[in-house]
Amino acid sequence: MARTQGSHSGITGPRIREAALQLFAQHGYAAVSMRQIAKEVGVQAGALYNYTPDKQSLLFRLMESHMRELLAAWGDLVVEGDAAVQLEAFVKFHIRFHMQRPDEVFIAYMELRNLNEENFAGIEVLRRSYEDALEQILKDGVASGCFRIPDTKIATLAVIAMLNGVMTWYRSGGRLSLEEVEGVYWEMVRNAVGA
Amino acid sequence: MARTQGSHSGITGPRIREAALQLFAQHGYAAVSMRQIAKEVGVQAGALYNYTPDKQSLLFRLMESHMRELLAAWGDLVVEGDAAVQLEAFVKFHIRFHMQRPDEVFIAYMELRNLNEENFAGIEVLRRSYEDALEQILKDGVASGCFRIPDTKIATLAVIAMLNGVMTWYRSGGRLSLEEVEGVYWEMVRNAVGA
DNA sequence: AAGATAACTGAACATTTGTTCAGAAAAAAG
DNA sequence: CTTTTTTCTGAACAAATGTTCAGTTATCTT
Repeated sequence: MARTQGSHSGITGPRIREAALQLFAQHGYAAVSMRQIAKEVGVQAGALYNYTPDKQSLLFRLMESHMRELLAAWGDLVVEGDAAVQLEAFVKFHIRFHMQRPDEVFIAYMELRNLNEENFAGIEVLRRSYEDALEQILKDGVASGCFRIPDTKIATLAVIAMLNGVMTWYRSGGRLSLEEVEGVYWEMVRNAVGA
Repeated sequence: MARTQGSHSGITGPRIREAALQLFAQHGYAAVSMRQIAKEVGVQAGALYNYTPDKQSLLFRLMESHMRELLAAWGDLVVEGDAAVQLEAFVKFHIRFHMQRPDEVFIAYMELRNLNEENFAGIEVLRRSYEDALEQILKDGVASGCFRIPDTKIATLAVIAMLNGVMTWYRSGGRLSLEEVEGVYWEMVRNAVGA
């Protein structure tokens, strides 16, 4: 037999990405085979190559689209107010956005070393762009006397690292609601930047 | 030919661990083959099995000894003073210790999912133990009115996540010295806990 | 209904994987 | 020097890897 009933490109493509996303996040890119992905989709391994030129591209596209969505979502969120208000918005946006996409986040931060040189450079540009958005807020806050920060570059990375920490332990349905988590982290960040 | 000149158990064992450490950190456990490790040591793949029962144990032992050294080093550091003094000591100890072992740290936080169930549980116990040490300081600080923290459990994880962030960007010989980095992070942590 | 196209199978490919083991050679012991 | 022990080689194993492709079938077009 060959083509199965109900097979369709418009549905198989997304399902492949979903399966790859989940499996990469759970076991790691290198530990997941194309056959495992295919099995999850309910298809033979060869069929995957109608949707991706190779395994590497599968990973890269997942990471790239995630980073682009992140930047686009933050870009859409126009915030009026001083640096403190903007920082609060950033903190809560970051936590909320990332908690809605645990698998994508995990991959974006763990599988960088499995990208080839060219793809790695592409993702780094996007990531840098996101970090710059936060650093600009911190710089504005320092300039306006709103924040007291010894080093905005370090503070940028420290804040993002701290916020990303939430992904390692938060399970929705846990002790705290998303709003409470946002609040707790915002308070810690606010203190950390001296606002 | 078989046994080569100058071959010795006392020297090959550590070299295998060093090679595995460096390669696992650079490319990831799943992406590194036993033959690559052997090549780095200058030996055939079969020889590795005189020193480890299998690849999994190689990873586990690296992680386990790192966690035990971490706990032992913190245990040896007796700190006299209130919660703020102890927290400062912890922050600076954590940064210094981890910066001296970038590869071990990377593996300990990235390769957990490549441990089998039993080994994973073993490492988790050790990690929890380290987190508890920090949380105890935070609890003491809250009890004595030294810190203002909404949730010591979250704060513990947030502080560790923030400190671990330094490993992702710091290169020795960079813009800041180790002492300066310690100082910057300590100030941010001090603010974050309201001290 | 007939033909064209798109989607998938199933087998095959060359490599690479972790691991085992008989045998060889160096080192240590006598 | 001779024997024993330790340490390693080199080949082999079955299984798994990413990828290709000729052929088969469902779906779409006319």
